[in-house]
Amino acid sequence: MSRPTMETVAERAGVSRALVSLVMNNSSKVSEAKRQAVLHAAEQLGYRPNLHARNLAQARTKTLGMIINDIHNPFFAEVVYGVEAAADDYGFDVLILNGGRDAERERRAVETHLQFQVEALILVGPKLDNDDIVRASAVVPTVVVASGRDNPGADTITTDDERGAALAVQHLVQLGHTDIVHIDGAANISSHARSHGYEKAMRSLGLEPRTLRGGDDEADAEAAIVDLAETDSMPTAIFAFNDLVAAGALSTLEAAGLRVPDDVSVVGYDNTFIAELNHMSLTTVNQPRHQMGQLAIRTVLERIEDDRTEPARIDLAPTLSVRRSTAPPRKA
Amino acid sequence: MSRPTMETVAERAGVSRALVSLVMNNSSKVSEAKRQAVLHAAEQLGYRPNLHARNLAQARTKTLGMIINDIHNPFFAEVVYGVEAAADDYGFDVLILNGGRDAERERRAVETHLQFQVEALILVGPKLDNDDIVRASAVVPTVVVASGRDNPGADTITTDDERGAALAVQHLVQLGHTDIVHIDGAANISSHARSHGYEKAMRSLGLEPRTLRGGDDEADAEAAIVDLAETDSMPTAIFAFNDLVAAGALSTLEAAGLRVPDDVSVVGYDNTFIAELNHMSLTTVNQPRHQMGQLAIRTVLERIEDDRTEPARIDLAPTLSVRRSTAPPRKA
DNA sequence: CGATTGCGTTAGAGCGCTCTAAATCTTACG
DNA sequence: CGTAAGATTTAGAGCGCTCTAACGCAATCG
Repeated sequence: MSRPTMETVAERAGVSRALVSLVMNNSSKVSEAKRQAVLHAAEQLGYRPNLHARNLAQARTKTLGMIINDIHNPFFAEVVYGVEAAADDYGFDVLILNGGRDAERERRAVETHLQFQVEALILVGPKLDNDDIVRASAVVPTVVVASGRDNPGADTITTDDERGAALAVQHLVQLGHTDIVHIDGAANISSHARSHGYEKAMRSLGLEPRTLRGGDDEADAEAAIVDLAETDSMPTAIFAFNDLVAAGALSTLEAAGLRVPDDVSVVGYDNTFIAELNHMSLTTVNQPRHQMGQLAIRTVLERIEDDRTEPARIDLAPTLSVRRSTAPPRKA
Repeated sequence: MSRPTMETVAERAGVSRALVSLVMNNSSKVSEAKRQAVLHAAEQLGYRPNLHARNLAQARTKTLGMIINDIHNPFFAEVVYGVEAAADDYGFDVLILNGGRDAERERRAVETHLQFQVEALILVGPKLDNDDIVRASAVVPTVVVASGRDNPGADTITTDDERGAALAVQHLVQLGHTDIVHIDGAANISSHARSHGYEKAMRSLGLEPRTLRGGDDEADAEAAIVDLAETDSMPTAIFAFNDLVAAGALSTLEAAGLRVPDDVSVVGYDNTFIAELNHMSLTTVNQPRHQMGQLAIRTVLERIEDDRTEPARIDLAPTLSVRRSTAPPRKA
């Protein structure tokens, strides 16, 4: 009852195993008659090549291993689509493993991928530390997507967080705001670059930056906003670390009786699907996620095919998606 | 420069290849001395077993193939976590392939998984048609999660959509509503069960159902709401096909100058992450997604280990998550 | 008409691992 | 001290496939 093998098909079609192999890899040097016979036999038997056997026999696997920080997070989904589209073009399969927001799980996922002999590793927003990444990239070409760190050995695809923050500030200033508070991402990986960008942009426009500690989700915004309300130092605009923090700001502001954008403007970051919701309609900084995914594949495959050795760094430009959560400040 | 093999390790440690194999599978009948020698050699060489070779040599792969309808959709993420948790318990690896909302891509994903000799297939909200599923389940044990259809041959894990709709209706009626409109899911797979449940529940409570054509995302709600507003037949409550449609309803209602829940109550379905956002705070029907994922694994592994042959159907009970989008109707 | 060419086909080794059966080494016991 | 029982270790076949080298055969050529 076990699955048919090439041998079975060969017998059935009255040819040799090698010939079946040629047909399966649609080689040009097979007579039409035999090709048909083989295909027919395979069809009848429900034959399906065994990838493990093939991968063992060949040097390569034509398989890429991708690890996603968190499959919950829709931010990464778009990157995945980009990766898949590009991998498809090159004829590679992409195996996805979920990191589950946990460095230890990611480490195991890397191990699994390596045991599967993937030809490259795509780490999307990894939690791994530098050592892990160095170790992985010593074994197989590795590309890190959307993670700001400096990863020696691995290729890196990022967007310029500093620039993104500057875009947000410039937009608000153009609207007429001068009192702009930033709620940061706390220990989050891109937090530093974004708050640095914010502060730099503010200063270069002659404004005084005010950064409050935030975090990476809705609840983290609350304390900051409540603090602003209680100390009677509510600004006219808030630039949040990401869309979730911005969403938290929205609710907390409304709970405090303030209207967005009439009383306070809010800008998010990431342009996730929630920013797009009509009900939220959040002005936010957008990262070209699809393109980042595509570039990740191109970059890493280039390494395989052209065996480049020095790591590539690609830093893309963010853009601003203006929606209804920002408006000129109320005239004082 | 190629990766070390068992042979390399054996030489280095001064033992046979078979002994290395025993150590790698931590067999108990290896002397401590040799075990250490082997582990040490493996460590030094950076040895990593080749899964393809192992899978070929063994009958089994201890690998499961999962295909997700759409990696964008956070609804499925929770199922994935359930699947992974359970698979972990049983010592199986789970390979994820993204269906990308496209039946053809899913079909190719099935093929890839089968070629990888996965021991079971977990289809989460598949777009595949019945024939595809029958064909797959003839080759390998298959379980379908969260898809209402009757899938001969495959195991099925669903929640009772009819019951879920009834929960929504009962909640609204208890609050005092009698004029409740349903915006359905159009051609969507679970649409029928939900609207049927809605209609049945309404009638059994002596109320007249009113179902409007909707769809599966935000934009689809708009036309329906606009229609209600224009014909001056706005109900006091709306039960939407899913959370996204509900979110669309929220925005359109507000745009029309109606307050939620003061003027109109809104109930969604799926309890996705957007329903939870403070700013939305959507009352919604919840499916035990994590549990569904776990059950999927248990069910399908049971089939492998105990070789059950008749397909299993598991239908779980939905629950209601009450938030702030529902309230008693305004006294007329 | 024998030798040459080239196409289509095949035998057989080998990919890295597991597993069975047999070999070897210890230890214990009469 | 010889030997059986146990504990370790190993040789070698085999998993399903690819790939190189060689083979058979018909067409081609001088």
